[in-house]
Amino acid sequence: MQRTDFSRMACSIARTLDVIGEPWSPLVLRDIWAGLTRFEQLQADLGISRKVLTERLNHLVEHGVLERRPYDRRPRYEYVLTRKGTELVDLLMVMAGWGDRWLAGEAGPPVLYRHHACGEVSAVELRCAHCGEPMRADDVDLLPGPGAAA
Amino acid sequence: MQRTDFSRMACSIARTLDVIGEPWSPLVLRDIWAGLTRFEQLQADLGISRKVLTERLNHLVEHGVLERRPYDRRPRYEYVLTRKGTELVDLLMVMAGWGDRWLAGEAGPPVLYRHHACGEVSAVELRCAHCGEPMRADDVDLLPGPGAAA
DNA sequence: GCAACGGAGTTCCCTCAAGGAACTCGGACT
DNA sequence: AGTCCGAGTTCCTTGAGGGAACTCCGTTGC
Repeated sequence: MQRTDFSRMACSIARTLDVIGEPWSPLVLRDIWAGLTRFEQLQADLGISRKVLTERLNHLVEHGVLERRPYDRRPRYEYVLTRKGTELVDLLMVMAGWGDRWLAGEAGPPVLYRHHACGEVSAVELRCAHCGEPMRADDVDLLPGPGAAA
Repeated sequence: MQRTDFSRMACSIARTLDVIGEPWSPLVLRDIWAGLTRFEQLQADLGISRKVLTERLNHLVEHGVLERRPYDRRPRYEYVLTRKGTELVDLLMVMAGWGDRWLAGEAGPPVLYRHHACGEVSAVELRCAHCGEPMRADDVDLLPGPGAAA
């Protein structure tokens, strides 16, 4: 059965989780995106263990998602998003969108997103890169791709 | 692993992680989406510990992402995506898209997505729900929303 | 009627990672 | 020459994940 084949294959979801699937990693990226780029800022804002924060930052730098960059002649560093990392933040926006729709409750969303192009507070929507129509989970069929494992 | 409780943070990303942030959860959803809906199927495909699989399935059912439904007169159950769960799979498609772009390497993507509307193999793209233009991480400003903590 | 079967968990033990507090290091400022 | 501050590192405790064995319960075969 094809279905079984698909699911056994090497999987881009699993690979992505290898990069940001560990606890805290997405929140670290969120904070860096929001402008908290230094070790002490991240530790204070997240309340994460310093040990784990060190591990996460190293992991993200190793995977090319963050860049560690000195900002002083003293040994002081800040972490900035690479192109690869910025595209991961797209994923965070989709995550935030789902949380806003399903988990925000009475109070409403904690953060709003204003789109530069139109100046409006808005949300992301998933569309097909080919035809531009909405493209959601039930709008697609899965097919084995070239990188499918045997 | 996830020892710190993310659910009370005033952040839709953290709250979403509280639902699917634990290890394995996204892969469980992926498999169920792909049609592996039963305990034994999931366990065999993922190689996950039965104990952890039980925990994850219960957690996802509690959060309304999955529904546990009998499919036999014997005590046999399958897990199906709710509306809430299907919208989470949108997130998985974005995750897969990032993995395809940045991690697939020479071999190319392991899975392709054919869009029902146009019939083409394609990928998701993030657009503004308001103006329809692309909406990526660097195309937005963050503003405090009504649900922001004091 | 009784035994074997198979799916769906449950129990138990072991290991390893997260939490947390204290400690280190090194350049700069006074 | 002493202190400060950012950026980690070390060490101990605790609890979550891995894995194998065990249980439960309707059904089917004899």
